[in-house]
Amino acid sequence: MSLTLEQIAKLAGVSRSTVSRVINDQPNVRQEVRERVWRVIRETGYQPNLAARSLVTRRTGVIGLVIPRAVQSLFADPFFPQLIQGITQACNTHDYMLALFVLHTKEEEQKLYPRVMRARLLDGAIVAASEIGDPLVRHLIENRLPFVLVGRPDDPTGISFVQPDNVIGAYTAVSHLLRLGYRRIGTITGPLNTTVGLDRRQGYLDALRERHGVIDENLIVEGDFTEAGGHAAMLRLLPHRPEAVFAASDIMAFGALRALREAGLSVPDDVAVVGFDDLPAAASCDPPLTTVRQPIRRTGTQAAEVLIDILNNGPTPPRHITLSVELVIRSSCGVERKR
Amino acid sequence: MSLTLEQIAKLAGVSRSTVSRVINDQPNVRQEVRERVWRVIRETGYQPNLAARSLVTRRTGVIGLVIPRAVQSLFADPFFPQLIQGITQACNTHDYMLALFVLHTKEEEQKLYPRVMRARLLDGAIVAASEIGDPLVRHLIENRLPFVLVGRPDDPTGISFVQPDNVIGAYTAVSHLLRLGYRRIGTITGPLNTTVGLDRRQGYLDALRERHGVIDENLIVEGDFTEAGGHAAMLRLLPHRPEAVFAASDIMAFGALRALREAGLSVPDDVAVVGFDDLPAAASCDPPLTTVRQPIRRTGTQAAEVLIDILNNGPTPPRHITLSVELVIRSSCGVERKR
DNA sequence: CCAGTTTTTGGGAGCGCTCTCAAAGTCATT
DNA sequence: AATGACTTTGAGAGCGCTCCCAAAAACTGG
Repeated sequence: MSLTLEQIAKLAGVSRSTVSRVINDQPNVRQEVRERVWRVIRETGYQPNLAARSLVTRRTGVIGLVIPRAVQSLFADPFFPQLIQGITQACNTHDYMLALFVLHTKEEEQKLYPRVMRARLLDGAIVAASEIGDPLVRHLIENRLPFVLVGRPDDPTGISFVQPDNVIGAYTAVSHLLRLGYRRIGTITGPLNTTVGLDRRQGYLDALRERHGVIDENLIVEGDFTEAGGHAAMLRLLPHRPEAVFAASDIMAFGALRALREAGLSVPDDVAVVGFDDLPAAASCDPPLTTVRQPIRRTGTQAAEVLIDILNNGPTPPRHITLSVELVIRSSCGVERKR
Repeated sequence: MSLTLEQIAKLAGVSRSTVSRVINDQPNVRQEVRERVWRVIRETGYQPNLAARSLVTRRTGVIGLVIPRAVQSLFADPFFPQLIQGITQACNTHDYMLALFVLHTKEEEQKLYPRVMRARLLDGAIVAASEIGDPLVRHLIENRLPFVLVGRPDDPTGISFVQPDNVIGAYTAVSHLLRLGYRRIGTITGPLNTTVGLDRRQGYLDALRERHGVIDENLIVEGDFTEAGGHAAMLRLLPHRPEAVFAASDIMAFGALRALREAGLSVPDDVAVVGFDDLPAAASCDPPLTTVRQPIRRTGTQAAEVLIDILNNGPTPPRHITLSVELVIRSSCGVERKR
């Protein structure tokens, strides 16, 4: 059915070994022979059998993207698609395949971990959105599977990761609000069992401490990175009369906008809103959302490239990459009015 | 480093063959032996090497999800995440792995096709959102790779696919508008080089012909399933004074809503809007969008299950599955006002 | 033109598994 | 106790590739 090395060898009038050398671009093959072999390969459409190859090389050319269960909701916003785009881009460039593991339940998690890690069919993994204390990272280390995290882990010792600059991003957003004259600034945080949630809250606190000095605990409400969560959080914030709100994600900002609209309040006249992510929808919502742009696709590409580099060139000192972010000023922060 | 069958055999005091039989749940092993072997496997955490296995079985346990390049934009809306969720769910249940192929450029397409199909590392494929005349389907057939399409192909002969009922969905949406008394009903279609785009337009035409009889070509504008495309299409529609608009996707409906808002028109008072998909955001936009709900996750699950069934039980007559859709009435169609 | 050196080539082993087939073991029946 | 039928077990081959090593071929310089 499918061609083998041996058959190509026969067709080209050389040995199996020579064909193998040609395919793997190894030296010590006469130019003329090399060309002849390539011609046969091209004409027959031969592709080496990857199972056979990886049986001997102990490498599969497959990397996994693992998305633990807790983030079902996250998966409903365009963050993951963009991340995946970035990752697949890098995979395509470097001839790796991407396997996707979306874990819906705890049982699946239990079942998948051993299978994936010990069956040796992944060369490495990218882990997105794990929570603090997630045992996944420990398992990966125990099984010696190279991996890169998207998002800072709780304890980064010996671990490579790629993340946006969450602290600075939040700091910039809140500083902007302070500069516009708002004082009672609330925040809808991300889940505080994630480092993203923690870091963006930290940026909020930093800005407030530095430029204003007063923290009102009533103005800090925990959200969950969903639209409904943002909506609920805004409702809890409203009684405390915030002049402005920093939402730790655009999706939550959309929920907040809806809550404000339903309460008959105008944005930014009654309450200013700033988000984080700069999703495509941020530009087209009403009013257009001022937000912190993070390079999601590039995060994915970088994570994949760090991993692939480790796979191709052996272990390196762990790399901690923080990508810079940028405040995109639209109208939801009330920039026109206040200036 | 990693354990092999032979080592497990030695530990359990049996032969390689017996361990293999136990692992693959084959008959003709004494109960007592079977248990002893399982205990050793559990204690050692042994997992069979998949490369070695698939070298002899000619199966990898991997299915691919292929997303051709044209749909970059689509990937920015939650359709694909939901589809992927459905697919991974089925994969997890049936012990298959999912490999993701997102093709960004034509070159990647050229490069990937042979590699993926001939290297035999996919048992089968799910193809999403291919255009009419896409050579991918032809390649799949030529390479005898079992596959299932998400969305009806142009010529369904011999091809299995899963799709929502696009024609009926559009028909229902437009009939609803007609029943509410609107007469000048426009539509923003999907790309007309896709069957989805064609079918939803067909439903629009069917409803109009049946209940109204008059088709105004000026009220039919082609969109591209993006927010910006919906916005642009609405701008082209406005001069022809539609009373209502059926957008072939929610994302385009959002663009249309924005165009109307910017034009100072009220929805639904000046123009009613109906979408298609029922994305999460449809419930929370302003005004909440009346739309056709399609079971995206279930589409993914079904597609994966049809494929896996073919892989596990051999070829079957091609299956054509059309999932029913449901009109979700919110306020953007002006239901309260007209009743 | 030959010994010595370097480049090119081919054959064999083996990666870890499944599968076939024959040998060994078990059981019932005469 | 011996025969036949069936169940259980193990040894061997082979899947298609890479890698090692030895053989062959092609170059050197004297």
